[in-house]
Amino acid sequence: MTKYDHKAIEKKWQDKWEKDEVYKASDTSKKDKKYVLIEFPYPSGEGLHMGHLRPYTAGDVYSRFYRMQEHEVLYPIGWDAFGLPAENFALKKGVHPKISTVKNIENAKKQLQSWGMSFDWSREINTTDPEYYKWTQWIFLQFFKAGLAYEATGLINWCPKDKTGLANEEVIDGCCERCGTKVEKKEMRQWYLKITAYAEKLLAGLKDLTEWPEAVKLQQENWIGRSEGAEIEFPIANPRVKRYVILHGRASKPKDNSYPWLKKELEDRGFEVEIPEMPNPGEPNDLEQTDFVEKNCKLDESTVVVSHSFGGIVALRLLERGHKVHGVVLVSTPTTGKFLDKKARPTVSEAVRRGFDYKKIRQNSDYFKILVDSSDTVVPMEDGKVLGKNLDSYPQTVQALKPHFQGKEEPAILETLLPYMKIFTTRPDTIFGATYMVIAPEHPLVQSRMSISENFSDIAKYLEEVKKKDEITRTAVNREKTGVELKGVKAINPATKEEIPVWVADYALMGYGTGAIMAVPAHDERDFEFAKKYNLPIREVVKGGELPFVGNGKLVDSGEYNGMTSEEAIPKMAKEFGVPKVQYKLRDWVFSRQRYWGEPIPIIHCENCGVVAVPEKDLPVTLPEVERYEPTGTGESPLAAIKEWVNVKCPECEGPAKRETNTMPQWAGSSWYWLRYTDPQNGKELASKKLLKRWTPVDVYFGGMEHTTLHLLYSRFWNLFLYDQKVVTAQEPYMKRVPHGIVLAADGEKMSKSRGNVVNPDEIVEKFGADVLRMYEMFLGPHADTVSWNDKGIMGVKRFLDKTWNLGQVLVEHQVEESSQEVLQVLNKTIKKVTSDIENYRFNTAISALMILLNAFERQKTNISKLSWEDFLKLLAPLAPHITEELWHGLGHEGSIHKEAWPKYDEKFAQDTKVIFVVQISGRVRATLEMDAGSSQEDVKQKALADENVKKYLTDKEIIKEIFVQDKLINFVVK
RNA sequence: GCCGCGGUGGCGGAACUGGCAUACGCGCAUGGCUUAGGACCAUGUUCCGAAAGGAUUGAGAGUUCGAAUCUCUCCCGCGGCACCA
Repeated sequence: MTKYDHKAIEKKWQDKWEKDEVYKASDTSKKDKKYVLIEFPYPSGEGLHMGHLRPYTAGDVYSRFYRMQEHEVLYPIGWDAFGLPAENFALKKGVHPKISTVKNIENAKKQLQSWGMSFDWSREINTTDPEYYKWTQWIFLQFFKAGLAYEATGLINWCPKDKTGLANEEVIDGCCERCGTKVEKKEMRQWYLKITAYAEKLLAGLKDLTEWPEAVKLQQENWIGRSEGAEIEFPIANPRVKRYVILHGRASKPKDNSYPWLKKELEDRGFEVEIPEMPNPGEPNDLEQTDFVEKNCKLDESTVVVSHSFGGIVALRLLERGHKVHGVVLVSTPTTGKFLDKKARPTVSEAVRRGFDYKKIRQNSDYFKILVDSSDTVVPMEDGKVLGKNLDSYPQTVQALKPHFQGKEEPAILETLLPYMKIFTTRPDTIFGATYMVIAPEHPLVQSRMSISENFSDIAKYLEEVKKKDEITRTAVNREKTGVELKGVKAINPATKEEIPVWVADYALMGYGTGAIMAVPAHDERDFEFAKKYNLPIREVVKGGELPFVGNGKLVDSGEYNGMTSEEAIPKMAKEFGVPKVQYKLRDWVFSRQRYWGEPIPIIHCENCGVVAVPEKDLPVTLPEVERYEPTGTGESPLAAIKEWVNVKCPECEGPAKRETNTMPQWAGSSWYWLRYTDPQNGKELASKKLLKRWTPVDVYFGGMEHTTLHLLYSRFWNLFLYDQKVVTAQEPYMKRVPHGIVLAADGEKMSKSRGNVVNPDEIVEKFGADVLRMYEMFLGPHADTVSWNDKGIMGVKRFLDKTWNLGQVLVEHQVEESSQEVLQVLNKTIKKVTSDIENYRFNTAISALMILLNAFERQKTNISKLSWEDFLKLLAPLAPHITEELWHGLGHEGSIHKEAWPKYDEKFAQDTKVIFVVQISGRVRATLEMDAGSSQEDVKQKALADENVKKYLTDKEIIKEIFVQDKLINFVVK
């Protein structure tokens, strides 16, 4: 008997399969399609490991099974090859990432083939191929055009080791997801993808994904973090202000623009309002108008002067002349005499030319507020900056409803005049219990209110302290809360009309909601803790339990709402005091990286035109060759150093411009790759509609839990967007998600080089062969469970395949025409079980069923027909493709076993003819009976009562009840 | 703290909608074959007990003729989120 030579046989068939293109997916066949996907690997220098093998084998078994079930199966593979390791390797060894990537891919491909994976290699893709990332960039441009890719400066997560910014999703426990380094906060200009615009769709889509595991859906749901509540404005009181004087601009009158609206809003709140009608508005003279205001208006320390455009010059002149006021609000004030519309306004320019005595002006008002419109068409933003510098104030940039603040209503102005804190709460029913306010240290209001608070230095000190803390210590749960009161600043509770104190405390987070909260210490644990520490009033407004009671109950001390339940009151009070609002925890996706080895972001910055998209015809923007890959660490990508690449002509005005030098994150290429597999060579579109329709959505996606709120969320986002853009045909990308457990080392620890417990799959293949490795990997435990590798355990599978081989040698020669009844019965049951097990990803039990079948075969060696043996080989083929192919050919077949039809079972044999009956007496097993299947209750009862042991237990007892389960059991309940 | 998943022999794990708990495999034991073997074959292997018999699915209660499976309370382990208002 020949021994099974796994090395020679496995190699032989791998070569043959490749040559014959056995696993190529046809775009045109009439069979039902099945798109099976695995997460394509990153080709690292270390090669592929056990973590890859598990899902890939599962996908492979599943694919092979469906090919035999008459499906056209697409099981593709590619390389997610951008990313830091290749770049870090380049840094260390000086090898260009392109070169090391090619080498690593070659090696990984060899590994995959040695594992007998049935991928369709003709569709192999590589995210670093310009023909591929051309489309990654193209998709980015679609986001940009839709306003969903934007640039902003903000505090982002920064990994000091990888020297790059990170997305929220890439920060695990305050550490970098890649390297584990503590993440810092850094203020940077970054590209963002507006994933928050899709929060609702991402959430709603989950409901349709009925074949996704609940755990995966829940995790995404929690990550998106939807909560319903209300946004409520708390006015900030300033008792020193009694009156407003509004100075209109050039070519304007008190009834123009938003003045009437403003006047009414202010008067409604009990303020005195004056809007003098200025002389000669068409050709305004600042000195003449200043004289006019001096004569006609009352200006004192309870007055706030509000000015629009030219009126600002008049306002400044008034202070220059020594008028003391409480505050000055300057809206779109011209200070340079230059205008965006290039029109000449000689009287304005002349007024500006006279200059201002800013020192004097500064002394005559407690504060200056400078409002700048980002969409202004007249006064350049530059003018606001000049003003800010001279008045020691930060210009506040907002977008006016109509350019140059010319709308009939301009809420931004009102907001400046009547500062208020906007808060978000899920419990508007507790508003009567809001006894103080908390704002985050980064809140803009802190900056603007600090100057008028009485304890400026305390606050400044606190802000310094907060700045020093890193994110982890700041958000640690059990940390004692700290804060400082903004003394002299009071908010007004819109429900009770009481003035309540305002605190700056870092338990309010700028990143969520509005960065400010109403604190209800009686009904919020955090507020309770804070109130206790700082002796703030605690007022119970919902009855229900011990304070802080946070649940639902009956309202008390809440005016007309007394007696209502929280549930009833929440929607009503949300509407009365604010507006209902939905909040998400999801943040926009920080999409730029300050590294070399990634897709260049296809954007050009022009001095005149601003941010301009690279025209689609110029794609791809290829990565240039560089000498040095070092990240600069300053927040600039290494690309910035390549002048010839960076400096370009603006595609719009042809003026001098610069390329965006940040690259895309690792997740970009994988956010759409499954689409490309359907049409990998297409040069005109990312994939044709026809082929997308043929193959997508993916039917089954095998992958890890660790990608749930990363790749899986990102790629759903991209797909939903591309669906809205009518680029793809399926709304959701993956119909079914099958997660797998981690493979731990024998010691129950994670496999790692430093622990020295790594099991290298290639060594196992060398020693036992791919079939043994694949089967053992599947046999370790349920596919979704974490399992531990066991060196000894693998021998069980090896013995099974050895026995299969040996029996195969015997069965080539002596066979019977018809298998015995026992063989047929076990075989048919096994077909049934293996079929449903593979359909349901229960590979471990499928294997044990095959073991049982083989054991039966060994007992019945001489009673096995050729057909029965062939059925066994077919059942085993998806799991052990090589040995079964060899045995199949040994039986004289020409074609591949993997193209054979899956065995069908005969229900007649799959069912037992004899069944074992359990005889219970009051629920305890007292005997077992062998009966014909389908025996009647009466027959079973007769036989049971005849049993000696049963008789023994029935003596002196009365049967009061009889329970009969067909083919299973009979139970006598006795007294 | 919140959310989710799980706890079955010495070990990995079976048990479909409540119906013989411990399939299959590892390990172990005994015997055989063998110069030898992480080889092969046979038998046994949840625990207590010589046996009859009894106990047993993290602990405790409940529903039921009958519970690993359903309900409640608690304990332990794993994963996710984490001052999210």
